Amino acid sequence: MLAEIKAVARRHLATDGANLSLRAVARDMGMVSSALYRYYASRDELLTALIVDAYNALGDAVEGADAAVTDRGDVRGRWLACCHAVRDWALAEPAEYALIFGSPVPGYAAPTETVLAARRTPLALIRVAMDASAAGGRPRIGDVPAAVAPDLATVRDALGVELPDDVLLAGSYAWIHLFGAVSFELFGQLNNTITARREYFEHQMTAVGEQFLGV
Amino acid sequence: MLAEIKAVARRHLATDGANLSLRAVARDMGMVSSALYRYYASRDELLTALIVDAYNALGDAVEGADAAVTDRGDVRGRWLACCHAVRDWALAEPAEYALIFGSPVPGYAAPTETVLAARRTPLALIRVAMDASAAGGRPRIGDVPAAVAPDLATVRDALGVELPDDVLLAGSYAWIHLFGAVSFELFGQLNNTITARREYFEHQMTAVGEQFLGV
DNA sequence: CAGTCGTGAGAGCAGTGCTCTCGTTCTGGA
DNA sequence: TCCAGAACGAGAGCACTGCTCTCACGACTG
Repeated sequence: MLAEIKAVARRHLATDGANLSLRAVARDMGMVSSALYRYYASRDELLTALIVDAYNALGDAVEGADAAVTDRGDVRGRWLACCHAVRDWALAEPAEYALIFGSPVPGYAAPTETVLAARRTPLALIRVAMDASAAGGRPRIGDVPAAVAPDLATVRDALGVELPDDVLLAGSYAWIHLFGAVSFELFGQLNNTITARREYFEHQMTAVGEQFLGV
Repeated sequence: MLAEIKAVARRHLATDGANLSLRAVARDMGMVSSALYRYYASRDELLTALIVDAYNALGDAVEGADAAVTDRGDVRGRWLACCHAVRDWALAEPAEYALIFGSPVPGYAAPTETVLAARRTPLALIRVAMDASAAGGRPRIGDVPAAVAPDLATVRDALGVELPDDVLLAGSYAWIHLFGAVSFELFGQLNNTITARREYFEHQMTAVGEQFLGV
């Protein structure tokens, strides 16, 4: 039942965007809106469930794309595969992408249950960065600022990974650029300018991989 | 009158986020909601006015920050000044930033009147990239993909600037990374990880400037 | 057979964007 | 000075929203 509600809600999300209407979902299920409150205490709770699902779907896509690269030593290929996985998923499910990476809904605070799912994608990228580093690739960033070093230690602990400061820092930069590139395209900032979007994206992420991952 | 409505709307935007209520704005002005329709035909029209203002405010901030650098040959300093101008403005007016760079409102198509104002900030950055290129800085990106070259020609014509393909392309990458970094921070993706945000941002944009602008 | 529990329907509240009508007020020209 | 027309704001109303509350129905259990 929970799954059916989510499925219908996802369909509405895809067509109507972020302003999801509980009543419309209920109508589609041949029910009355109040009946939905048996299953989700509020609209926010439904949105949270959709957000967790979205994070996991993206995580699945990225992890799967990375794992599908048979030559594990081809770090550049793995990085690009992850990038395309993010972009392809975002293009396929733009509303769900906007839900997790778009402007936050005012008054909505992400519950802690989302953070675990949210970490999967950056974690997958960090693993690629680690392998790149282990293979001798060095990120081309300057010295790690002293003020940032403690933050990096916190992140390293939270992620439970073991890697140098500069690799971690540069990996976060790569993740940010990837997120920026996909958002830029998806949110319409590329309209009327770039048409060869896949080539544009791939070339861009290649350059990013070279600098921030050293691949 | 139009200005007063916008001012009140901006105040509401800052507190309540993107879901701007015409009725609340009217209430604040001691009027009834229908009276607002004398001045703006719809909520979307008001939002469009706010969006244009936001683009121009950001453009003012960035152009001003660039112009404030007295040593015009200090291209790296100008680049960082522009970056900080974008971030500072975004942190000061998060709702307006989200309005123009966040997930697009479903069913809202940006009118053509917005594109002119929207171009000011990337144009200011491109000017910095041009000066960097003229001073001998070369972006570290690979060969420009053939499929993207025609798009770059279009952009060059639209912007009315004269600069090599790789400089223009790398400049767009720098702009995207800047947008991504600011959005990432503003949309809460940095929460519970990075606390030294200004240092993190400056180091990051320094690395981006080195690679994509050659400064 | 009685009682409990899950389920859905319905009414209702406060809020939204938007349209329409109606009375008032201000202003420009004869 | 007068008056038509424009500008303006109020109010009612429509269809919609999230959410709460009460009530009735059916199934399962002791």
